[in-house]
Amino acid sequence: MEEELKVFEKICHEHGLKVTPQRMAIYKELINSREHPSAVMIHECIRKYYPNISLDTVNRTLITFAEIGLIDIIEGRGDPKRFDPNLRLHHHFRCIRCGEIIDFYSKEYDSLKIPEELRKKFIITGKRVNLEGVCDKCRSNKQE
Amino acid sequence: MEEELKVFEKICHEHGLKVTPQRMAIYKELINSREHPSAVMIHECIRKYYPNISLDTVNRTLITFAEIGLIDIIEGRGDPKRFDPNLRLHHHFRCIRCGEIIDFYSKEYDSLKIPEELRKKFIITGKRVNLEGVCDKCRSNKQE
DNA sequence: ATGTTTGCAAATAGTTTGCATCCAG
DNA sequence: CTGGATGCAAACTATTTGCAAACAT
Repeated sequence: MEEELKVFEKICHEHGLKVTPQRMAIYKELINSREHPSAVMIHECIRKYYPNISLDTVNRTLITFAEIGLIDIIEGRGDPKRFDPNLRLHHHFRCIRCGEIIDFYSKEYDSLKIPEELRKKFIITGKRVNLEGVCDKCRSNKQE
Repeated sequence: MEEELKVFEKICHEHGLKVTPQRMAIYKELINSREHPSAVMIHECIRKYYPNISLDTVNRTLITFAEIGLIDIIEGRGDPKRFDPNLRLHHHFRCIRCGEIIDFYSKEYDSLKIPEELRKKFIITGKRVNLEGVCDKCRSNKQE
């Protein structure tokens, strides 16, 4: 924990970010939580001992952390729902620039086994490999 | 296309859903689009030839379709963003009932190769296997 | 000192809900 | 006919933005 906070400060400095109490609190909350919390969840926890912190700050800080690669944004990135009528087992590549989602098929991916510990504990109804990166279009008309 | 619409009508009947022009239009739009559209995108397309259709109907219809398994909801399911401070390569299981996301590790999954066609075309920066289903807690206190 | 960060308030976007009307079966 | 489906309006939730005040460096 002490260790992780040192690393945290170092990374902030490397990116020219000030180490504020709010940022510390948010980062601590994140690494102490096993729940992949949302901004609202984090805000509510921190509020208990730091009643003045605003939700905006939590939101902005999380985005900043994600931009410098300190954390990941996962699952339902706040974007609108998107729908897929293709019920065949398939996989997705998502472009982090333009948001396009491209289907692909792979026998190797399809045949992945569900790990024993999970199969015993959960009912598994879906399986998909998600790749992300930059698509060919965004790669050519790169802005900077 | 004709074929798919027959299947569509059949599935609607099986689930006691009426086959309305709106539902037909929405389903057609979905299967003709390669873009994994959002509700707003679908609404805007249909509007061009069916100006009276409301966005609510599109939203409700898509949810209904997903409930009967006719389509999938993917990527950013409209839920709030969630954050993950764990930067080690790992994978997720997500409970479709309670929304909990559980990390797991798997050497087999980690070592998946990126398919040749994708590697040549895109820059791949992330890879993750997403499983979904029902977690142990939700399995025991099942509501119905 | 000074430029970044914060908190507040207001704006925006996506989604959901209540209700009266409409229409597929 | 009749119950489910639709359209409208309003509510709600998540997120973003502008700006003045506060604070880390």
